[in-house]
Amino acid sequence: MPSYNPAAVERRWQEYWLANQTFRTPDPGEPGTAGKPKYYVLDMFPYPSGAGLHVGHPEGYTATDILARYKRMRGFHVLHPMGWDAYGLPAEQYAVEKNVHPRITTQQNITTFRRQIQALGFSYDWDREVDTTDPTYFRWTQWIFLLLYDPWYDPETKKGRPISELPIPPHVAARGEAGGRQFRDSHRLAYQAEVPVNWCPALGTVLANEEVIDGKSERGGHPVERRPLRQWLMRITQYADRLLEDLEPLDWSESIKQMQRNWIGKSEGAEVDFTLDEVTGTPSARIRVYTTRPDTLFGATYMVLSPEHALVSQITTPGQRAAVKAYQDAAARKSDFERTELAKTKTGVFTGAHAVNPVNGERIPIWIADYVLAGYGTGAIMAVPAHDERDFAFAKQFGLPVRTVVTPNAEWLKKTGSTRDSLTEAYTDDGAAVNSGLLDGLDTASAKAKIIGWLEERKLGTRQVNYKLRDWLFSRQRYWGEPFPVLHGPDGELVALPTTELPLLPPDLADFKPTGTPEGPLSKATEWVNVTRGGVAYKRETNTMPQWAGSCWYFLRYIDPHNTDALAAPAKLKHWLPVDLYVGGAEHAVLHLLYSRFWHKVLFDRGYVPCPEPFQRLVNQGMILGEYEYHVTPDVYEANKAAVESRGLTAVHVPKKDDDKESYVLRVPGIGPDGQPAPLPDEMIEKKKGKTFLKGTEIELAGKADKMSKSRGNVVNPDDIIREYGADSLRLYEMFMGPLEAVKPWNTKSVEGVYRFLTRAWRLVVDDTAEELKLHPAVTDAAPDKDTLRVLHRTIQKVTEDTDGLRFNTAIAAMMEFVNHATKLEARPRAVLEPFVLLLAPYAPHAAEELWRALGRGPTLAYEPWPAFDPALTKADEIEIPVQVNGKLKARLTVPAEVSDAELEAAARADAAVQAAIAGKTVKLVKVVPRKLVNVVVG
RNA sequence: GGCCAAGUGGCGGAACGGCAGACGCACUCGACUCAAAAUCGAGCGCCCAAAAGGCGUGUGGGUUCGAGUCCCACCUUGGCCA
Repeated sequence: MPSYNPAAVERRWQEYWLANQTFRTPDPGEPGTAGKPKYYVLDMFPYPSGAGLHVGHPEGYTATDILARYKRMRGFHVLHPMGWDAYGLPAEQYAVEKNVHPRITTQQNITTFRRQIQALGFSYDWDREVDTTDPTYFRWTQWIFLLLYDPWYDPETKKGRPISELPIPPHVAARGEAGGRQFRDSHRLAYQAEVPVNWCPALGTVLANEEVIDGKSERGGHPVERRPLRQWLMRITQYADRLLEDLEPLDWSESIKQMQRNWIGKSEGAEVDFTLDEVTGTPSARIRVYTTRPDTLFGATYMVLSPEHALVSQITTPGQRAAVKAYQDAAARKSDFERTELAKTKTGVFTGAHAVNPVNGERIPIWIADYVLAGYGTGAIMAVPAHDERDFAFAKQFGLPVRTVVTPNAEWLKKTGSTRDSLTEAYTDDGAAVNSGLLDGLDTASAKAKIIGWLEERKLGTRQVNYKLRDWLFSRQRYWGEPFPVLHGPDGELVALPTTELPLLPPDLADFKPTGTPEGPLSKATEWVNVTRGGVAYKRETNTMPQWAGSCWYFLRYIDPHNTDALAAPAKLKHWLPVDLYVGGAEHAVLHLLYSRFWHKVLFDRGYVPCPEPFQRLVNQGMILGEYEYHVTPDVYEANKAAVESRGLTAVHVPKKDDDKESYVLRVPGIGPDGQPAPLPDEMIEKKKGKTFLKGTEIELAGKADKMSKSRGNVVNPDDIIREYGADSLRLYEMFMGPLEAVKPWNTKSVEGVYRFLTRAWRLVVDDTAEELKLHPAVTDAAPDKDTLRVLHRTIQKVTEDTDGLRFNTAIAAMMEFVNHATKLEARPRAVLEPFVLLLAPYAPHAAEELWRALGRGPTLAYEPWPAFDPALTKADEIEIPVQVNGKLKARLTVPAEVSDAELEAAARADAAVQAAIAGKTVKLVKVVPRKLVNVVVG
C-alpha cells in the first residue's frame, strides 16, 4: 500500500471492526467493565427515508463518534448505539401511491441507511440496533402506552399513580360501577375525548397542532380544517410544572431551554366569573374567563366568547340568532391559524346578551369572535381594549368603548401620539392603575395581587396558573403506526389488553389508502377489528399511535435491546442512565424532547427508570447549507441567455419558495465530484461598486448559501464524497467546517484541504514509494528534539481540551499544525508519531488504525490509552512580548520565559521604538501583564 | 411584534479583556516536470509604487491602562414564538 488509498484502508478496517466486534459494548458486570465510569453517547436516530443519507446526518453522528472513541481511549465504558425511527407518514404515502407494503420500503430504506452509516466507520454497537416497527420493539411501546393509560396524576404528590389508588368521591361511588369507571377514565393520563382537531382531507388524517404549519400540513402542504373527533390524548399538561422545573439543572443550551419554556408557556393570572345580566333570563349562569391581567378588570368594556363556547346558544337573543349561527358556521371552517394570524381585520357578532363585571357592576355586551379560541383558557375573555392589541383592534372595528386603566408613560404617549384618555393603540406595558377604584395608583404587580385577593374574598375569582401547552393529541388515522392495545366494548367501555397479548400486530392490509373518513385504514380489516371475548363483541381501536411514540423511549431499549421480560433490566437502566450526551438537529428541540421527557417522568413515577430526566447534556448540531452559489433574477436571465450559454454555463431554475424569490442558479457543468455541475469558481466572478457580476458582463449575480433541497439541486450526497475522498475526509471536513452548533455552508473544495492533511499525515509515517505498507525511512527511534516535543505536548493538550469541549474544528487545526511541523523534520521520532496517531484516531479512525499498523503496533488502537501531556513540556524557553504605548503596538521583545515584571518593564523602556514613541512625554503608568504584555501610558 | 443567536479578509472560520485574522479554501509567484497534475517553497486584510506609516472585527456611544470580546442604543441576517 504505497500511497494513501482511503477506499482500501476503510474497507479493511470496517471489516475488521465488524468481524472482531471491536465496538460491542459489554453489559455492566461483564469482564472488562469493572471500575470503568460509564458514558452513554446518543444520536437522534434517523427516519430512514427513501432519499438516503444526506450530509447533515453524518455531522451529528461524527461528533458523537469522536466522543465515543475518545472516551473509550480514556477508559470509559461507552454505550454508543444506532437505530431506526421507522414508522411514519412518508413510507405510508409511498405505499398508497405505489402500492408497495410500507414494511418492504421501510426495510429497504433501513438497509440503505445502515450501509451508508457503516461506510462512515462509526463505532456503533450493531448488536443493539433497534427498529421501532419491529414487533419485539413496539411490543414495549404498547406496553408503555398501557402504563400511561393506567395512571392518574396526583397533584398532592405531583406523581402519576396507579388508577386503583384514585380516590372515588362518594357522590360518584353512588352511581355504581359505570360511574366509577367513567370517573377513573376521565382521570387517566391517556384518555379519549371529542376534540376539535386538524383534519387534513388530502392525507386522510388528523394532525397534531405541531404538524400544521401556517394552516397547512407540515408534510405535503395540504390544507387543514377543524373538525370535532374522538381522539386519544395524553395529559402532558399535568406534568407541565415538572417539565418546566426540571429543565433548570440540565446541561442544555439556554436557547433550547427557552424554547421549551415558551412552548409550555406558563402564565400566572386569575379566573374571574362574570355573571349574566338577568335580563337575558338565565340569572344563574356565569361566564368564566382567564386573564393574565386581572389588574385591568376595570377596563373591561365587553366580553368575547369563542364561537364554539357552550353558552353561546343559551344566551343569544332571538334577534341575533341567525347572525350568530352564520358566524359559527363560518368559523368552524377556518383553522386556528387563519382565525388568529391571518385575520387582518377582526370579525365578530353581538349575541344580544350582556354580562356584569364583578368589580364594578357594569353591564357590558357579550360578543362572539373567532380570535378567541375554544381550546385556550376558558374559551372566553374579558376584553380590555385599552391594554390588549387584539381587543383594541376589535373595539375600533365595532365602535366599542376603550377605557384606560393603566397610565402609559410619557415617552410612549409621545411616540404614539396618544393622550391618557384617548389612545391611538393599546398600551400593553406596566404602569400605575387609574380609573380602577380600589386599585388606583398601584403599580401593575401590586394591583394584580390586590384584585386577586379581593376576588378570592368574595368568591368571584381565583388565582390561576395557565399553560400554553395543550394535552398531546396521540392518535392518527393511519396504517403505518403502532396499534393501540385496547378493546372497545359494546357499551363504550374500554378494556386494556393484558400485557401477555402484546405485541398487538397490525393486520396485514393490501389496501393502505385512507378511507377519507375519520375511520383509519385499520377499519377495513374487519376480521382484525372484531373480537369476541367471553361472548361479548368488542372492537379494536382503529387509530394508530403517532410517530413520536416509538422515539419517546428508544434510548432505553438500546440499554437492553433483546430483553423479552421488560423494556430493559432495571440494573442496566441504573448503570447507563441518564444519557450523558445527546446530539441531534434543532428541529427536535421542542416536541420530541418534551414528549420524551414526559414519558420518562411517567416511567420514573412508576419506578421503571432511575432518574427523572433522560438527557443530561444536549447539543444541537447546526444545519449544513448547500454550497455558496450565484443566482440571477429571471428577467436578467432571459435578457442574457446567450451570454450565459456561450460561457458553457448551465442555469437551473429555482421556483419561488416561502420567502425566497424565483431565480436561476448558474453552474459550470462537469467539474464537481463525480462530474456534477459545480458553483462558479472565483475567477468567473467580478466585483464592481460593491455589486457582483459575471466576469466581463453586466450580468448581476446574487451570491448565497441555501438549505439543501432537491428542487434547488444543491444536495450533496455523502456517497459521492466518500468515493472521491474517503470517509475519514468526510468526517474531518464536517468537523472542520466550524463550530458544531453553527449553521454553515458546504464547500466541496475545502474537503480537498482535509484530504491533503490526511495524505500529509500518511506520508509522515508511511513510505509511499514502497509496494508494501512500510515505515517511512525518516522514522526514527531517536529522541525528539525539544522543539518537537513541545509541539507534540501542546498538540496533545489542545486536542484533549477541544475534544472534551466539542470544539472539533480547532482540535483538527492543532493536528494540522503538528503535521506541518513534523513534515519539516529530517528525522521523525516514533515517540511523537505514535501519540499523534492516537490523537487522530477518534477523528479519522481508518487512517489512524492503518498508521498504527504501519508503526508495527496493533491489532487495533480503539482501546489504547489516550496520550497524556506534560504541562512543563508545553512551555517555551523564550517568549515574545508585545509592548504597547497608549494601547498601540510599538515593539516586540524576545525575553526568557521566566522573565520578571521589573525586567520586562526595563526592557520595554529600553526599546528603541518605544523610546521614540514616548520621547518628550511623561510616562504616567507602565502596566505589566506578567509574561504577557507591557503597556506604557504616556500623557 | 416578542424572545434568542450571530455579524471578523475573496470564502469557511481562529482569538482566558492583552500581538486580530490560527488552521483551511481560493488566488499569485517560484521549484520539480518536455508538459500538466500531484508535491514542495514563498506571498496573501485594506490604503500607499514600496518602505515608513496609517486604517481596520456591522453602526454610534460608553466602561477600561487596554475592547472582536464587557455595557447601552441602533442596523442587518438567521432561528423560535405570536
